[in-house]
Amino acid sequence: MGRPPCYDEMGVKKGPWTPEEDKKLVEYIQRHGHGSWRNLPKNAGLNRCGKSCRLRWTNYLRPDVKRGKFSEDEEQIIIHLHSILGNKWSTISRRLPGRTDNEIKNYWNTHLKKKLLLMGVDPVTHAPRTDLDLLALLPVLLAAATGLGNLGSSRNHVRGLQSDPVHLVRLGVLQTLIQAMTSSPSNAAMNPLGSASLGFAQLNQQLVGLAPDLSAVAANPSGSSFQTGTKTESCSGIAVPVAFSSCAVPASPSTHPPISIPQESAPMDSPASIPFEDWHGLSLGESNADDMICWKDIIDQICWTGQS
DNA sequence: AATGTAGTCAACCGCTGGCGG
DNA sequence: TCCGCCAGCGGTTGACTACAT
Repeated sequence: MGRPPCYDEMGVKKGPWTPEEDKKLVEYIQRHGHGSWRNLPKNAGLNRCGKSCRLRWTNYLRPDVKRGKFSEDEEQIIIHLHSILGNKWSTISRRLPGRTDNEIKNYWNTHLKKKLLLMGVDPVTHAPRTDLDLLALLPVLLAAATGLGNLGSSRNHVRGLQSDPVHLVRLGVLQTLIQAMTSSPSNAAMNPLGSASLGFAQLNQQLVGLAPDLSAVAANPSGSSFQTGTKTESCSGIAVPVAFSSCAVPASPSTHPPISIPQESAPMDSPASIPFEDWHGLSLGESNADDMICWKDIIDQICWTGQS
């Protein structure tokens, strides 16, 4: 079964663990504790290096390791903590009992990263994406919206969206994107839409009309009313996910705010924490029909009013 | 049914920082 | 202060699996 065991130059076994090896390791640790990992393999009769034993125990054999799918709550905690801590997987894992740093790291790389990308959030900076990847996402969004056919948009419906924080945030993202496309010379140069950016400038104007609160932010990205570093933003009294409210100036990967790590002891509902219920509604990838209708309505509305 | 491709995740590798001599 | 040892951490790899063609 499976691949054959491989050995390093010292004759120490590498690769997947067998049930026999697992049994030896578990029995030894239950009886003696792990003590020095370096000496453990010899004492336990394992032909492995101590590092490998430690990894196997902490990531797989430890009795308190919780296995199986991550819950919504866990996802939200991971996203939130990652927005504060960056790739400090072990620190994040301490806030999630039963989850290992390795498991969280894998889950982030395989699931959550993509999820955030689809939400228009840079998974590194947790800021709205204004790069070309996001530009590539726009046609997907538009296509998804148009794919639903004519659903009879109404101005009232669109106006109603203005009172919905989730949609306001979405408008903000779209607006930020469009501003990036129309205002930045470098982006304009790279803009695959070419002269269409003129039309996007108009689109932006329409968005300003649809989401006046956000337009104020967009006009002042460095944001006196939006404290970009402190994550205590609100949008007309509405709690806004920090990634969006920090508007338009994504930090570089190395610019995660320096964390004084007693953050660990910071309560989850501290000012830095985000009401993550709001995030669910932001996912473009999992949008339900209603979401699509709203977006189509918005886009229809923009197109119609833009033409008139 | 066979093959190709993408996704998942256990395990490894190399680096870093803490600690003791 | 320097040096070596060690545990822990984060990035990466690659075997395995599921799904698509």
